[in-house]
Amino acid sequence: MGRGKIEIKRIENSSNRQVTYSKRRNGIIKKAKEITVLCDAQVSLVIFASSGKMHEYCSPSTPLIDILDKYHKQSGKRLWDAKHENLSNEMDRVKKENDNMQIELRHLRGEDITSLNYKELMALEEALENGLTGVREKQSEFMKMMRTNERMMEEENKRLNYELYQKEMVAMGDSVREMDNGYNQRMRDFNSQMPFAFRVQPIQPNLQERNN
Amino acid sequence: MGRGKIEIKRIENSSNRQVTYSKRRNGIIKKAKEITVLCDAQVSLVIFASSGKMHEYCSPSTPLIDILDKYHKQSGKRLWDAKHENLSNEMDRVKKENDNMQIELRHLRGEDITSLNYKELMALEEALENGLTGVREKQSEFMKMMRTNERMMEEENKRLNYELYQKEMVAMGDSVREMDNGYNQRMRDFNSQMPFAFRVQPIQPNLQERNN
DNA sequence: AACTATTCATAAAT
DNA sequence: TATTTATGAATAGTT
Repeated sequence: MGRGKIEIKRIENSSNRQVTYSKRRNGIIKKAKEITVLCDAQVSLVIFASSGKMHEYCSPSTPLIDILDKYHKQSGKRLWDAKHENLSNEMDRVKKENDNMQIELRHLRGEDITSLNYKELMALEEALENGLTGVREKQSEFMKMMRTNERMMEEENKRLNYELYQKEMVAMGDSVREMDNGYNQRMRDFNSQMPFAFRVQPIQPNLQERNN
Repeated sequence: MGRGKIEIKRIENSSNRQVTYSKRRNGIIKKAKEITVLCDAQVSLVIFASSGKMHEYCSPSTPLIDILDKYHKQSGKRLWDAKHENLSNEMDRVKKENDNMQIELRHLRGEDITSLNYKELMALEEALENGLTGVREKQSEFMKMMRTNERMMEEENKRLNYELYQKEMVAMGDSVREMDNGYNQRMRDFNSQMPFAFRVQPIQPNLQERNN
């Protein structure tokens, strides 16, 4: 196409080369646009002149990055650095792990267990029972600790009251009967501030009934 | 160019579109090669057909990654920085989710519950109990199904045995007493092949003891 | 940059 | 799907 056939080899005349470059570059970009429209294709075209000047075409409503992403996936060639690649792999791994945990959690909540076979159900039951055992052991530890603490506080309280009783005896010379009343009053105030559960013996009825 | 002028708009006929696509794609790639040689240019061309199939051309001895690097520098567009950042954020999010699930799972298994307060322990207990309830419901469904199935098989068996009994009676004219022995022997064989749990009534003792 | 003779690309037919 | 062919498009060389 042109006034004569040309050989496809580097055009040595620099200005001719420059002219041909801009003509052909426009031609290619036009063709790229056309194939995009005619054939529903996605095109990414980047051209650098020998001068270093850049021209690009990218099919509309498809950012270059998306095209390169697809390129990346299909060609298997690593366009971006290893860092990205690692991150991407890690992402896949973590997401998979996530899914598995999600499923496990749902099963432990008794959801989505229709698909499980009997053996799996039994395993699940055992896991739940173990968990429950652990939790209840912890709870009973809690209770023991609290009861111990309560007893200690009670004794400390008695001791303090006694000290106070003695101090008041010495300081004011009041009657023994009146101090005793004061002690009882203080004990009543103290107990009324304790939550019910921490004062009464059978705290977790379930613990006793179910664990035997 | 061709047997007639065409309008530049999507070719609706799918097979025409496919043919045009491959012709024009070859055309563009040829042009790209030519401009590369003639004008000393660097070209990166990636084309995706609507089918998703990819073709590419990249000027020789200049990897796509280099071209994109130059593109990156010249256009100022950060092609994969944003992508990387997104991925990184997503990663953090997913990892956090992962950690939370891991903790929840460990708690449900009765591990690492030392740090929980009493209220959390109670909630955990409830979750485990709910899960257990669900699992046991499912198990009892299983049992019902199996028992039904067993009953059906038993009856079918009886029926088959009876048929056999009758057939043998007619065919051989043997004594009734001998046939009866044969029937009993067959039933014993049948039962001995069934797993214990599927034959005996109180299959899951836990189910009865704990759910009331 | 515009023109134009010529080659090239390709739409339609086979 | 590949080849052929008539025709429009692209462009090399010219102005």
